[in-house]
Amino acid sequence: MAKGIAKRSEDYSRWYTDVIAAAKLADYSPIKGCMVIRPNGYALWERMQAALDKMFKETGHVNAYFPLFIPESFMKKEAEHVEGFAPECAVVTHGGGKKLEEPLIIRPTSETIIWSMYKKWIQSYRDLPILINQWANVVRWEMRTRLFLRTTEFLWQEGHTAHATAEEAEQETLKLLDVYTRFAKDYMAIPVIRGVKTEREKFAGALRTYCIEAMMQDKKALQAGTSHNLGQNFAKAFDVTFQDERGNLDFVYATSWGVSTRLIGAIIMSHGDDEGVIMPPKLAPIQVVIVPIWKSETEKNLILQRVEQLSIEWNGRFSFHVDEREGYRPGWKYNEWEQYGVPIRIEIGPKDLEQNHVILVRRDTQEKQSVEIGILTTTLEKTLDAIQMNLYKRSLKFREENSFYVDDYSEFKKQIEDPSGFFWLHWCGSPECENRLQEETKATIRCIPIDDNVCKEKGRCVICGGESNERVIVAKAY
RNA sequence: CGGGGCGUAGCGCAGUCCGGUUAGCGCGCCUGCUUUGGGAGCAGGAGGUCCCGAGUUCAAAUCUCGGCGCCCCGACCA
Repeated sequence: MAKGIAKRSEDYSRWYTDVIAAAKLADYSPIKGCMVIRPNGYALWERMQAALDKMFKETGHVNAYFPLFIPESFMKKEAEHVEGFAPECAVVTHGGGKKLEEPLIIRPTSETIIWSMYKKWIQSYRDLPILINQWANVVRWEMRTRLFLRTTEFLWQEGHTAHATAEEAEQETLKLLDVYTRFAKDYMAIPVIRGVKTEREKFAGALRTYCIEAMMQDKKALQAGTSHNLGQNFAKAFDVTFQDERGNLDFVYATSWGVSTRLIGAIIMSHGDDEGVIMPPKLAPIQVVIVPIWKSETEKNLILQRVEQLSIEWNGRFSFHVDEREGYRPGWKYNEWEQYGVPIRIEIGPKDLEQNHVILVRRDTQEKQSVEIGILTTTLEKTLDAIQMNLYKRSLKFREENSFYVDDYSEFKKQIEDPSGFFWLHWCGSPECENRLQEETKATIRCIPIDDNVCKEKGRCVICGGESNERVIVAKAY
């Protein structure tokens, strides 16, 4: 049925790129490693931005914009930070036809330029907290790229906050992790596991990195968002101090947090099927598409008129599109909208008008049902909710079916290859064991789960047999 | 950066080994007619620096040399 889309079971990565092409979400650009986000993809991103932006504002944040260019010397001020990012930085050496005195780095992230400004803005505890977010593009020179998941340039939001106390910074870090968790669940319909990154996997320059991890349909893990407690690292690097109520001078505490267009990849790989992408209703640019069916001009007018009447009460309740195009047959349209992932399709033709009903087709289950026109609007609303819920439940079930507790290393080595999935393992906490794990299995410790996901219990490190107090999640990752 | 594959119409490809008509096919596109409830049919038509450069030759998409680009798989990463 789906022309030009590889089957997930046969070639998952091919399926992924096929689906993006079929849905017209993105295209390869003439620049290596960079993609063009096409209108269908950008419309989705705009919906995501709108929802996230609202959540940021509700938690007290404001938007601002900082420059694309960062003086090279700024990047070098925080030791771990520069080490982490240097290999993937793009550097501008010339401008205005002349060699620059100091090379400019195209931001891979904005901590340094922002903290250079915070230094100017912060003197007293009265200036704190600063809760700024920015929507921007960043560049990280990647060796291997994949549409949405890893491209040289990508779009994201990065929050950068400044606080008077360590506790407040930690609270902020967790608060945003919570925002991301809710966004993943309520909007993207993706269940995530919340956790802390290991020393090795944390953000370069952070004290501690929290993350949300999601399982894709190929059972690999995708980091879907990160929130960093930066402690006083950047304040020290940029000498940002403030006076507290008692006149004592201290360095400012910082956080940063971000999600990117990578989340579009997460949506594709969490919900898509062999026919194409499936947009979660809460984020779908078009939630309902109407395909009118006619044979004659008279019929066409009649049907479109009826659709017009029906849709009056839809305005403001959900987004819809009437596909009136001539020259395409209904079947062709069905397929196109399926590939675009529109959650609900309504078919309405002469037979339906006679019987005063329409055909409603769910994208997630492919289920067809006949709906009386009198209850159509409420049915549509209910069905959109049901699809949103079903996508989430389906993903959660999939993750649970592919998560395993394993206590034997050789058993793990076997199972990570087949069936693969998320493995809850005991780990002693040593970097040596962590490195060995990756070298020998290509899998990594995705996170040490926290709160509702936590699994505190005594055990023995699967690698060295050392003591362990909790299980960590190990998986192959994107 | 290592391994593999590829570059010919908008897309996907054949032709290249073994040089030789006007470079072809499928999809898409344009026009017209018939169609329209799961990717329509017929007829006509438009569209090419055969990745670039140099060389060999009477003659190069095809052979030789050099370059460039892209995709896939690994090491690094949101």
